[in-house]
Amino acid sequence: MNEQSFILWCGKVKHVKRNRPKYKQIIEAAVVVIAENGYHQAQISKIARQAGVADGTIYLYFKNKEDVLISVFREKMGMFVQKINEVTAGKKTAAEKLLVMIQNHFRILSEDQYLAIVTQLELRQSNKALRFKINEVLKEYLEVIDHILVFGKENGELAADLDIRLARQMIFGTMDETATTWVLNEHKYDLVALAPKVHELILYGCKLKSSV
Amino acid sequence: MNEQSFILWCGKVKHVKRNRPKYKQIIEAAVVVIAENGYHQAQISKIARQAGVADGTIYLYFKNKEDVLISVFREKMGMFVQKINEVTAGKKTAAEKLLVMIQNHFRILSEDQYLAIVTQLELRQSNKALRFKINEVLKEYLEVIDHILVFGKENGELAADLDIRLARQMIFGTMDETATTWVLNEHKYDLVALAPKVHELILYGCKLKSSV
Amino acid sequence: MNEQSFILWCGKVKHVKRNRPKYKQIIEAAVVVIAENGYHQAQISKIARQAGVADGTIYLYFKNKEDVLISVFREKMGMFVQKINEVTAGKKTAAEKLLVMIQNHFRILSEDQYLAIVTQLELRQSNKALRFKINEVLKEYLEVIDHILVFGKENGELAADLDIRLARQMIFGTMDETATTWVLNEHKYDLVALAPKVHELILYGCKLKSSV
Amino acid sequence: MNEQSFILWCGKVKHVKRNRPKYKQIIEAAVVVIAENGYHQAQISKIARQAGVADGTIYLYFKNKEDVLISVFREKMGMFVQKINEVTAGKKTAAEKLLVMIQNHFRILSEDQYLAIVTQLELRQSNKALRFKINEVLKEYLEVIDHILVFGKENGELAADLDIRLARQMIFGTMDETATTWVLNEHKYDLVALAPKVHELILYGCKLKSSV
DNA sequence: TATGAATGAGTTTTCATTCAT
DNA sequence: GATGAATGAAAACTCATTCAT
Repeated sequence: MNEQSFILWCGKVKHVKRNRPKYKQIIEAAVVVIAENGYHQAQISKIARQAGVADGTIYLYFKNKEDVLISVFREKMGMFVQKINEVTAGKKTAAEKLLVMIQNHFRILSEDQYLAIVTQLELRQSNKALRFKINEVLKEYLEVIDHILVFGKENGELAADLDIRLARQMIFGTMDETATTWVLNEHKYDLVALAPKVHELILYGCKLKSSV
Repeated sequence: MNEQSFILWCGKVKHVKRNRPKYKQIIEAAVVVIAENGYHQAQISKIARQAGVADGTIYLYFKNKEDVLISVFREKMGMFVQKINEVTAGKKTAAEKLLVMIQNHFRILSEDQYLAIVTQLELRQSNKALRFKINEVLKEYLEVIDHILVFGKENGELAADLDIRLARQMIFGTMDETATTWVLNEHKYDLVALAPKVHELILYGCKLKSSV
Repeated sequence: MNEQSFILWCGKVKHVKRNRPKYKQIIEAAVVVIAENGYHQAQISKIARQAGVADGTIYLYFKNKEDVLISVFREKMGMFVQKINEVTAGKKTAAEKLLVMIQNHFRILSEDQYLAIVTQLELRQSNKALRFKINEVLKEYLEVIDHILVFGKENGELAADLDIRLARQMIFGTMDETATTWVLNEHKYDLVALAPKVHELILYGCKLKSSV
Repeated sequence: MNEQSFILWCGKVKHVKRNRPKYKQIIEAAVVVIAENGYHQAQISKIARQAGVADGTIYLYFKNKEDVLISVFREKMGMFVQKINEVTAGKKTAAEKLLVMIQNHFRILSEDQYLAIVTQLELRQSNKALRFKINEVLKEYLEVIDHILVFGKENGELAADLDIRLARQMIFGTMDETATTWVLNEHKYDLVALAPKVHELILYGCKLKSSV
């Protein structure tokens, strides 16, 4: 087997594995186990039992435990990015795009509270190496925000001197902190209902009156 | 000894350990070890060696390993809160208070890069129990922000309809995300220099032009 | 599967570990290690090495170290009770039953000197919790003695006013003290040969002459 | 200093130490701490605190922890032997001597329930080396029993063919087992009241009727 | 493919003892 | 004599991963 066909073969195998039923079965089991037991109590044996497979079977679909956890994040975050891309594409202004982004970000977490616990609390307990890989996945999301901001600047909607990176950090930081606080408060209030006010804060800040 | 002096005496005993030189020595050693090795590789034996004491000595000053880690956070965050309180007290407007808060938040992290790594990355890998305790310490800081926002609303500087909790989440989320990104970028740029722009973002948001 | 077969199946699962070869292998290794090194020097790693398995394997068969030690006692004492029940059943009088009981008690210890050291000396160094559980196992043995005494009283062989509990304490206390002294004397003499005299002491005491 | 005067000096020091108030203070503290916390939880620091001295002070009076524990046993058992010797000396027959011995053995334990717990349960958890030394102290007591039995044989009161060693094992084993059972039953009944029946069992055994 | 029994490395914490004051 | 702060050795248990079936 030459190098190229090896790569093709790997790619094929990888692709095939991700579409086989047990792959998704294990991913979903991992989300449940992590949400119910916490990151540090999510042993491979528990995930296997939840997925209804043997421990060893997990190693037919994933390289190791870290690979399972990254895959959980990749699959779920992929869904996030896809959804956000979809809903923002349908809007004409940056302001509208940002609003539906915030709304949908909050809605996805509200609708899958296991996912909310896993992304906002549990996966952050992972070690530096894992979190580095998680950050790479996150970049795709951050780029979606960047695109909206550039779009807003280009059409004159947003300030020409807006620092894209800092603005993106404010937007993501605010959404993330808001979501985390909501999870820590055990989902006691309606997260989606906060979207308009968060949107306003992002667009106008704390509205220093003298500046108007 | 009357009752009052007895209580005073007890209070003194309670705090005497925290004032003995080895207490601070161990705290500082823990910061270095965690920053250099990562949270999960910060064994008690490494901290003891770094502090120049025997393993057992740590247990004369701390109940257990978790107590060491919480104390690291409590001591350092206490310093944060004290410093921020000091510098904001000297300012007359909420806008000025927020600016010096952001500047000093960033400055403390810039001046102790070990501390920056520990608070922005490593301590977040702790388990739920430890993070719960860390959150309690964090509350003090969040209250400082709340006080500034209330002050700004009361003197008419900030919008009367400003949602304090959300605004605080935006402010803390933005500073935190900005600091974390800076640490992940290995301190490649000047964090303190970003303070004015972060301040502007917080006060005026992304400055949607149509709103002006 | 109906309810009954489910229960049978569960029962089987429950006991299946005890019947697998490694279970007995570990029990026997524990007896050897405790006898040769003493209770406090019987580390799990030594027992594993003696049994020819990995440390972790012990935890597939036993909940923890205490479980290993209790199981050693349960398995060995079970053998005791079964043997004593067997040999006493074949005898017609209480006197004969007591004699074969004493003989077999001493014989079992004589034939497995590791077991003798473990039961007479080492397991008594265990902590209160473990000794409480050991006592529960011991109760079965004490009940065998009680049955013989009741049998003897009912057929008129033994004094009608005999206090069963005290008599049982005398019998067990005497056998136990005799066996312990023999172990402390490093098995220098023939323990089984003492059985007739112990039997006589139990039946007639020190034979105060004036009482005849 | 020559060898002899060194020995004399040591002897003197030893003697002097045993009579100094802190020596007894530490012994009594050890009994309390062992009874209340159990053998394995009786740390030197707890004994020191109970005795009202510093940890280091214990090492001025005792060689090491084992020495403290042996001394506890020696002092208390010495009291036992002295008392038993006293009360048996006043009796004319072996039967009477045995009765008062049993009565006083049980009485001493009844009157100091801490001591009962320590001698019947806790000190038996000690390791082989310590128990070997405890056995040496015990020998004095066993010799008292032997003397009574020899006395009884010599004056024709007891059977001429009585095996002294076995009889002593029966007597001590019976008393010990009875006392231990009583402690395990949490002193629910009157131990001293059992003395006459224990005495009877020892003298006449289970009274096999056919033998009369 | 799938299984699951077996492996074995790695770390916190306790506490008897010492010794400078 | 008395103190008590400091020492440092020692062991149970977990769980990701493998591999014979």
